[in-house]
Amino acid sequence: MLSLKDLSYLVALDELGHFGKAAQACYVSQPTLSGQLKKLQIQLGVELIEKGSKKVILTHVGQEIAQRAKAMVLQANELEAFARASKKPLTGRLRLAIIPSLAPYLMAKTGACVNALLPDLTIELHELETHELLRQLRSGEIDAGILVLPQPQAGLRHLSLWQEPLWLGVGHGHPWAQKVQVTQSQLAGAELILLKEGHCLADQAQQLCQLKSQSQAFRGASLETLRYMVSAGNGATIVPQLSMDAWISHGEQNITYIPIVSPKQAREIGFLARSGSAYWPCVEALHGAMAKVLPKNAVDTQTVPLVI
Amino acid sequence: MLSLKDLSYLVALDELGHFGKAAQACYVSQPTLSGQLKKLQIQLGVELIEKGSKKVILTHVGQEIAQRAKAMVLQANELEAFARASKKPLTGRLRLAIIPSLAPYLMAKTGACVNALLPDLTIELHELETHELLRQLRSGEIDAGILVLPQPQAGLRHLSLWQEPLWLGVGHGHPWAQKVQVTQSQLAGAELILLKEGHCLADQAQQLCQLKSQSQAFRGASLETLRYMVSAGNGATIVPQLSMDAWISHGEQNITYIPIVSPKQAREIGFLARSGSAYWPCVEALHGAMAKVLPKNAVDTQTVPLVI
DNA sequence: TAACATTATCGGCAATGCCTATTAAAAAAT
DNA sequence: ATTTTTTAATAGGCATTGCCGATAATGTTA
Repeated sequence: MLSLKDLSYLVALDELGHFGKAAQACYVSQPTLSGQLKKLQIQLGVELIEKGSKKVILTHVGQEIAQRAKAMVLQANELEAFARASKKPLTGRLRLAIIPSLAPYLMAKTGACVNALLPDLTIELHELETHELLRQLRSGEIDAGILVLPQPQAGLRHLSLWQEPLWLGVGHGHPWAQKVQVTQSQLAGAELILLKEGHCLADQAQQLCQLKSQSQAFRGASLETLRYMVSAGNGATIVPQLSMDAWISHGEQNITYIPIVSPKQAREIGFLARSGSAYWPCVEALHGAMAKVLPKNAVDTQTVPLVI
Repeated sequence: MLSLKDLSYLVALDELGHFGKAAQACYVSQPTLSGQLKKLQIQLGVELIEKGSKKVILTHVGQEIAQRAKAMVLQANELEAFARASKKPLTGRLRLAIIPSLAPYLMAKTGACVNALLPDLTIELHELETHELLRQLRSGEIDAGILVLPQPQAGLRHLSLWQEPLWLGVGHGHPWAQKVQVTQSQLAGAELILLKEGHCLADQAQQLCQLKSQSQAFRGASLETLRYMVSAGNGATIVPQLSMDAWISHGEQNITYIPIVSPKQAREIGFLARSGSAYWPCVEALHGAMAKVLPKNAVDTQTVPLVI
């Protein structure tokens, strides 16, 4: 019968492309790894490693098998994690990623409550943009993510947390500074300072204003950058509510926040984890803890469908 | 690291509920199985087997783990099958299930062609109703199925084969025996002889005629039964085209076939297999071979959406 | 309690996985 | 072209593991 260990050797070799390094990554000697892979090839009756070529490359079949093997190794790890977790629920180390436009503000707001309710859960926090977050989630590098929920996808499970309203933040010198509200149609073509491409908030804002990416001259690396730019002059940007709250409570005086109406704008924040993740109970507990602290806004908010 | 072998022991014990039988199924001695399971429990640090109870029952955690283990063992088998298949494509033993209202007629029509085009593929044919077919497909007892395609589902891959037209078959004594066509609205509430519940054709026919299951007095076990009942008197039933063709060419004289129009009625026949199945190339080849022989009917056929 | 069925334990054997040391081969550098 | 260096394959030996049969312990049933 196949051995998971051998399969993991193949996965390592596929990823590192080097017998020695693969062996090191698997904590075995190079001859061991070589030998076991040879055994695996005989078991399967197939050439897995391209021979004759200069570099270590898997054959076509080998790559397909490595891919399947990777999935199996991941499942094995999750099975072990599940067993561990079942001994002491809501403990352990949760590798959690949050998108940058949310991370600092969300943690500031909910961190204390989470720690109080889940004292035995260590959260290893990562800040990742949506695309990389999804990749790492699927490959098992992280256990869960908090992000603007994308379309449901096979193998991933989600849990909606909050419809976060979006505001228009303008500097005091901006022509709209006195406005009480703006409609979506008024926003069309407006000149906004946005985050760099890759941030889902930038995508959503662009979509909202029907802008092409080309038309944007200034791109901030973080919401805090946008804050300084808007605060300093006559710029405008789209601000999610949590960051707005944070700025206000930190004494930001130079930005006016204008509600966007017709329709109200919001983004759907939620959790995402692998379907089989052992940490799902933790995710649910986190969800409960965070929901306690987040404002419960009116339900009539309409989200702009966001395709990622 | 976990061993697939040990996991398979757990799966066997879960399914057979008996150490001796499980050991036998795994081709090892009972002490071996006992010992390895004990080792597994220590590895995972969890009680897997309910102790103190009379019967062998897995703990709650044990069942969850057995379920995950089963999925992994299945994947291991498919990985091996894939390796085997990659050596000699389009060979081996394909365990194929076909729904009863299709099986005999489809095989009669396409069997020869399939054997000619895929001489090295042994097809192990099963006749299963939709529900059981799906279960066996998911659990790995069969590799592929030909059926009326249900909604797409995670983990399964499909390949549409044919829109099979549905006809109304009536006995010569039936009031409609002289009709040239019937519309769907005329069928509403009509008294039909149908297959037993569980057959998807019966479901579709019921839906088509807006009947409740209660209202049906006679239920045939197979299409051939329906044939005799209709042929003998003044009954009527819904007949898929392939069986109609077969009956005609076998000299059935006492049934009139009336087209159903507004809209035309058909059912979507197709292949279904696990997403990761090593036999997918075989399925594609089968599809090609069968499509050659099946009539290419007009594309304007509208299928009745069928939820299973 | 006796008879039976089922699971756990023991001792020993064979196979496996692993290591270090070494050799062979391929790349890179001179 | 030759040497040096890097990298993979092979060889020999040790420790562990998985396996078996025999047997003991346990639980079930009559």
